[in-house]
Amino acid sequence: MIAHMSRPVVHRATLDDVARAAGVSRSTASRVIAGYGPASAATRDRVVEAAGRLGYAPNPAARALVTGAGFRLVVAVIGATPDVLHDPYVDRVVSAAATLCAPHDVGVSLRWLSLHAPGDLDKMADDPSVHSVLLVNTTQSIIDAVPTRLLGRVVSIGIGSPQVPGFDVDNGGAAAATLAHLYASGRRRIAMVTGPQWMPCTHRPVEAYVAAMHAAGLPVRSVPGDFTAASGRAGMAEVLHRWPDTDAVFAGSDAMALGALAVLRERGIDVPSDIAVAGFDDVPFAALSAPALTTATHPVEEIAAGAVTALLAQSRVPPQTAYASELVLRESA
Amino acid sequence: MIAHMSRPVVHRATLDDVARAAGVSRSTASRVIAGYGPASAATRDRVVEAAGRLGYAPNPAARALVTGAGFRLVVAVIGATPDVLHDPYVDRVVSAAATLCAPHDVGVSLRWLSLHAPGDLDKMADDPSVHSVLLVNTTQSIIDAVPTRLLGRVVSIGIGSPQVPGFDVDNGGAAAATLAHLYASGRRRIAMVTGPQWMPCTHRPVEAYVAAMHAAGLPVRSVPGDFTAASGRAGMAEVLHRWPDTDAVFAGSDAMALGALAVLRERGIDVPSDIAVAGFDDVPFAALSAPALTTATHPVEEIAAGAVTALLAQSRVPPQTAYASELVLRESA
DNA sequence: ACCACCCCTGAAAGCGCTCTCAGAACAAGC
DNA sequence: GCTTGTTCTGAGAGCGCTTTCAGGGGTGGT
Repeated sequence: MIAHMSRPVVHRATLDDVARAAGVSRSTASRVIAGYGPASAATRDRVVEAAGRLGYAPNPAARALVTGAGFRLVVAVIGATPDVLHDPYVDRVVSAAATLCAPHDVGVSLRWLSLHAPGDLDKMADDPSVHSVLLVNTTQSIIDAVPTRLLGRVVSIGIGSPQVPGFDVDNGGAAAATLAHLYASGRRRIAMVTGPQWMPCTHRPVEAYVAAMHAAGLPVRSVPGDFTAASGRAGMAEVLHRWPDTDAVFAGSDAMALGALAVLRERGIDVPSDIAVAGFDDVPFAALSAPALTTATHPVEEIAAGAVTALLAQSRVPPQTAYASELVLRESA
Repeated sequence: MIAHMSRPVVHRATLDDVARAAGVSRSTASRVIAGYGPASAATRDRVVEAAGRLGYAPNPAARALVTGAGFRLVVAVIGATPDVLHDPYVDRVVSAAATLCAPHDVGVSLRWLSLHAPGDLDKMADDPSVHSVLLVNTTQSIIDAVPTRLLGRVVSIGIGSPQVPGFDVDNGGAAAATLAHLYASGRRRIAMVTGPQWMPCTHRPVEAYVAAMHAAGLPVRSVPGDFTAASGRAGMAEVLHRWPDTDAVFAGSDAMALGALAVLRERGIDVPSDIAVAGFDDVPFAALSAPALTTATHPVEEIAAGAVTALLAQSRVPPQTAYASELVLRESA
């Protein structure tokens, strides 16, 4: 409960104080501070000077009340269960958003959005405290169900649409580069442990993989995972079982790659001489595994910054922005 | 800029609507909704019913404006440089806070607090948009410099004080348990790679280490680190150089332990037969390293939940709350 | 000198809510 | 019946800001 919170009274300069100090009316002061209507240069200067001298800062609550604008950016993470909120990837997005929003007096909220509850988006759209919404891991059907009154203040980290701009790493390019490296280093029986089907970010890498295999006349050996280390273990085991002669594995995430590495280690299969392993994300620990993981970077903070900036500025941006990924060559491939 | 944001007009039930529907005055409606003054049972029921029927929810901006309460919880991370904000640990705290605050219409902001700029705390104290402050990694001098008008709405993750409640993992206990395990498994030349001196959370584990060594009549072999993997590598190298006969290393963080593991691997020193390694935090990848890391858990989300709950409820809590850590035995020790 | 016109400015009306204060309604006591 | 006391309720005054609207004071044209 926010209300009934005692707070010591420190007199904070109000717009009236500024107006009085500058010898103008409140309306005029407001006009120059918020910068909309006309004002003569002299008046403007006087007001700005007075505001500076008094250390004036607008009261966000009052402003929000009258403009009807909100003061919270909600990060809505789509997933099957609320567990998605514990993902380190989500943590990074939230932290980046919270850092960028702070100077604007905008706070960040984190919410889980069920795949089957698009009504939650309506609630957010109607909530006067919500400034804008940042969709994470959204699907096509959810993006299509975004209420009209939310358009213009919602973006997506992942896929986008003409209405809802998307910001994402160049998934396809990263996968292609990784695969090219694997091929160039002589691998010819390359398997892939993919992300979950329902996640759109899984599609591009898989397409890139299939395309690369077809182009080189190699067989497709694909096994589904869910980005977790456990699924990486399971995926690796399945690959080994179905195609024992595999000589390289491309995992859709570093966590899965690390899980694969563990299985390989347990079975005494040498990496990279027997099987090469490549991941995706370049998490901090990728450099510390044994052997150190070859992987493509995922500039999460940059992507989040792009998305948040678009939201804060309410600027028009292209339907999809791709951020370059860089292949980091280490020992595993 | 929050202002000037066009927003489609959807009529949202206001307190006046509820009052009218219930056939009472706005004051009465407010009284029962916010739950302060007296009200007859019948009136109360009518208002509650009307509010429910109309789907009424108070406008946080209006409420904040009149009560003077803020709607942002700011997570202030203390550190030498703004880089501390990129720490995965901080990410987890922020995410947990953002999740817990969301239902209360409170947003989270993340800010860096320089060790030498206590004035920033004054700014927060005077900012009408800040509801409360969550200090992370704070030092004694900063905690002592917290402005009086902020007391009651500031807590710390880490050390606390009678005025500023602290929430932290039982650092000392975790260290003692780890050391006891090392000793019980026959290790007698145990070194420690500590956290940075200026961070209070470094003290307890070091004290526990020194105490354990003294109690067992063993020599103290301590080397400073800064919680990063790089410092773990450097620390391990130094330990090996100064005390070649070391048979166990206790690192103040998993990242450092993983760095140590890498050095040991490079030098062909077997873990755990030659040297045992134990970490602290139980990060996700601790289970995936080779060998899998023995480490003590650090319930960050729980701790953050305790701190945020105290802040949101404005409740009186003990000066210091310790959260139990559990030793997870894996292969490295 | 007069009018039209434009640029600036200030008065005032709220935004939705909380909370004080005075009055209404009723019960009890004499 | 009248006073005293006790609940409960409603009128109203803002919180600090934006924004409409009407008017004031110049300038230029005739």
